[in-house]
Amino acid sequence: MIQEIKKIKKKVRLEDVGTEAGVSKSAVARALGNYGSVSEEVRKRVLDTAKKIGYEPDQIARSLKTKSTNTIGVIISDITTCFFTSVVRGIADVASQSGYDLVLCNTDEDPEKENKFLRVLASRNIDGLIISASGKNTYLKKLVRAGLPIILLDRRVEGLETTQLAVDNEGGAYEAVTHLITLGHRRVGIINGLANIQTTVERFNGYKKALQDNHIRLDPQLIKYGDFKMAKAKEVTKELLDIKNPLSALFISNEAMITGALLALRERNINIPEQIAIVGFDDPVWGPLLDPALTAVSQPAYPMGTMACQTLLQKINEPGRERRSFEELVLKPKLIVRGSCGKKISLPQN
Amino acid sequence: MIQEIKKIKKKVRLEDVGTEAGVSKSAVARALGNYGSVSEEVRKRVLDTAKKIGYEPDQIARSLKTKSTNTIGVIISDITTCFFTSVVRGIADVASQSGYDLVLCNTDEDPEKENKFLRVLASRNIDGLIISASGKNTYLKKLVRAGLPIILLDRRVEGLETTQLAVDNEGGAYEAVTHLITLGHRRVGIINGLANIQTTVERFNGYKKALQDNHIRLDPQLIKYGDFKMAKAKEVTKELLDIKNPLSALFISNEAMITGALLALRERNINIPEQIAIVGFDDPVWGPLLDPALTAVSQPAYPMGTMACQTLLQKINEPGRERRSFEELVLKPKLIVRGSCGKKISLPQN
DNA sequence: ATATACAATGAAATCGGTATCAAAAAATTT
DNA sequence: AAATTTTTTGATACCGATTTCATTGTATAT
Repeated sequence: MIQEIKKIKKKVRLEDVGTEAGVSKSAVARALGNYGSVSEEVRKRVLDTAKKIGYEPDQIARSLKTKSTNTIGVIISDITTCFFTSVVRGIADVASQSGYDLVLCNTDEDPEKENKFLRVLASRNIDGLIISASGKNTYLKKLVRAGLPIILLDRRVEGLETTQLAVDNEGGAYEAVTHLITLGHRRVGIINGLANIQTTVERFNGYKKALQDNHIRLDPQLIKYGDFKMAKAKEVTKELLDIKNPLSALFISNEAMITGALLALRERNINIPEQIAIVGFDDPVWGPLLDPALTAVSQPAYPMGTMACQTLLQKINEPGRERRSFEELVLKPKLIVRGSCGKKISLPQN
Repeated sequence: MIQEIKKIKKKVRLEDVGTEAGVSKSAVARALGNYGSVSEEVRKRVLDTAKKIGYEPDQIARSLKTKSTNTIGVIISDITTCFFTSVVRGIADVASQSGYDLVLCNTDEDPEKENKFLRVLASRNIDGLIISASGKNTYLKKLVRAGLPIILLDRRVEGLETTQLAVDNEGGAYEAVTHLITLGHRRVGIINGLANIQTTVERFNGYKKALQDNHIRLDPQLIKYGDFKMAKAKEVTKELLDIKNPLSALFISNEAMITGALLALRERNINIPEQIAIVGFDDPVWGPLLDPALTAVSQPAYPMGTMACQTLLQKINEPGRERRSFEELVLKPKLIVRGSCGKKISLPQN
C-alpha cells in the first residue's frame, strides 16, 4: 500500500514569493501592488519569482481585508426568458470589462427565493446588485439602507429610494394597442403576465389607456392573465377564443406567452391576420419567420443590461453621488409593424 | 454644515453577538455552527441575540478559513444561445438547491477570454467548474492537475482527464441527415458551426457518415461554415442557394443559424419543403409555429445542466472518487419529425 | 471522599492578503 | 562631517470567521 494519493499542488502564497525572493512579504505586496516604494532591484526580483513559481493572489483573502469583492449580484426571475437573457448578457459584458464578476440568481417570481438570494448575496459582500424585484420585499429595503449600490431593473419597487432602469411599458403597450385600434379593431383581447408584477400592471395600463382614449369600453371577458410562460398562455388563449362575442385582435404581454398564444391559434386553425390580428410585447428573433411576420413591440434588452451595469459601476465607484441617486431611467420600446395585424379592416356597424 | 452623511449601518460580527449575549465569540461560533458543545441555555441565548441584532455570517471570512466558497464557476460561449440558456438554468436550479451560487462567464469562443476567466475563477477559489471549453487551453489543464473538480460540458478537450458530459452530436446529426436521405434527398447541404469547435466537428461527422453509409459522394460545394450566429448563417445560406447544381435539403447545425438560414430562404421566396427540405440541430420553441413546422434534433439542454451540476457536486463532496472520475456521460438527442422535410420525393434519374 | 470522565467555555492561532508603523539605509542638505 | 530628509524595508495588526487547545466546572465511577 505504498500507493499514495497524488499530491495536489499547494497554493503559492504571497509569503512564499517573499521567501523565495529573499524579501519580506510586505515588500512583495508593495512590488506587486504598485504602491509604497520598492527599490527597482527588489521589484524586478519579486516580479520574476512571482511569475516563476506561479503566484496568483487569493481574492478571498484580499476581499476580507478590502471589503470589496469585485462581484455584482444579478437577481432575475428566469434566465430562460429571452428578454432577461439579453439583459444579462449586456450586464456581463460591461461587468467583465471592468473586472467584475456576476453571480446569477433565478427567483421564478417567488418572493421567498428572492429573499433567500438577497441574504446569500449580502453575506457574500457583493459590491452591487441589479435586481428585477418581484415586489414587496423587506430585506431589499434593508440593503438599500445599508448602503449597497442597487439598480432596480425593469420593475419599480414602492418606497425604495434607489436608481431604477425600466422600459416605458405603458407607452409601448399603448402604441401597440392603438395600432390595432387604428386598423379598425374594436374588440381587442389582452393576455397579461402575472397579476401583481410591475410590468404586467404597466402594460395593462397602456392597453386600458389606448381603449379609453378611443372611447372603447373595457370588456372583462377580453382580459386574461397568464404567468409569463407558454403553457398557461396557450390555455388562456383558448378561453379567449371561446367567448361568444369574439375578439378580432389580441395583445400579448411577453415573448413566451406569444408562443403559447400562437400555438393555440395554430391548433384551432385560426388565420392571422384575417381572423385575428396579433401584436406582442417583445420582439422575438423568430418573429420575421412567421407568415405573416409578427408585429411586435421591441425592447432594447441588451442596452438595458449595459446601461444598468454602467450605472451600477458608477454608483460603486462614486459613493459621493449616493444622495442624489434616486433617479429613474426610462428607455423607449419601439413598435415594429410587420404583417400580423393585417390591413385596416372595415368597421362593423355599431 | 452640521448636516452629516447618514450613517451606514455597521456590520454585525460574530463577536458582537458574543458581547451582547455575554459569552465569548467561540461560544457563539459553536452555538450557531452546531458543533462542539454548548449548554442549552447559552445556545438559546446566542440564537436569540443573533436574530435580535440581525447577525449574518460573513461568507468571505468563512471561506478564507474553510477554503470552500460554495461557488461554482460556469464558463460558456454565450448565454444568449438558447441551448446554453437552458443548460445554465438547469445548473442554477441544482446548485441553488444545494446552497451553491453561480458565477457566469461568456467567452464568445475566444480562448483568451476563456483563459482570463479561468484565472479569475481560480483566484476566487471556486469549489467547482462547469465549462464548455473552446479548445486548446493550457490553464485548464493546470486546474485539473491542481485538483479542482471540473465538468467538461458539451465539448471534449483532448488530453484532459476529467468528467465530461455531452450530447451524442454525431448520432443526432446522423439521424437527421439519414432522415433526409430516406426521404429521397441526394443533395444535402450543411451549415456547420465554427470550424474547430468540438460540436461542429462531431455534427459534421454525423453528416458525412450518413452520406457515406448511403453511398452519396461528399460535395464540397454543399458544405458551408458559419459561426453559430444568425447573420453569418444567412449569408452562407444565400451562397448555398447560388450554386449551380442546386441542393434539395439543408441541415443546419444550431438554433441561431437555423433562424439565419430560414431568413435567407424567406428573402428568396423559397418554399419549404417543396423547394428545399430543412432539418435543424436544436429544436427551438418556435419550431412548431412555422408553416410547415420545423423538423429538428432536440437536445436535452435543461437535463444536461442539472446532470452536470449534480455530477459536479458529487465530485466536490466525495473527493475520494477523484481517481476514477474520468468518465464520459453521453445523452441522446432526439429527432422530431414535423413538416419541414416534407414527404418522400421522387428520385431524380442519375 | 477521591479519582476519573466529560461537558462547557474562553484564549489564541489560523486562513492570505492589506495597511500601518517604526527602524534601518541611503540620499540630501548644511 | 554632522544633521536632516527621504527611501527602503520588515514586523505587526487587522479583516471575520473557524478551530485547536487548555482550563474550568460538573457528573459519574471507584
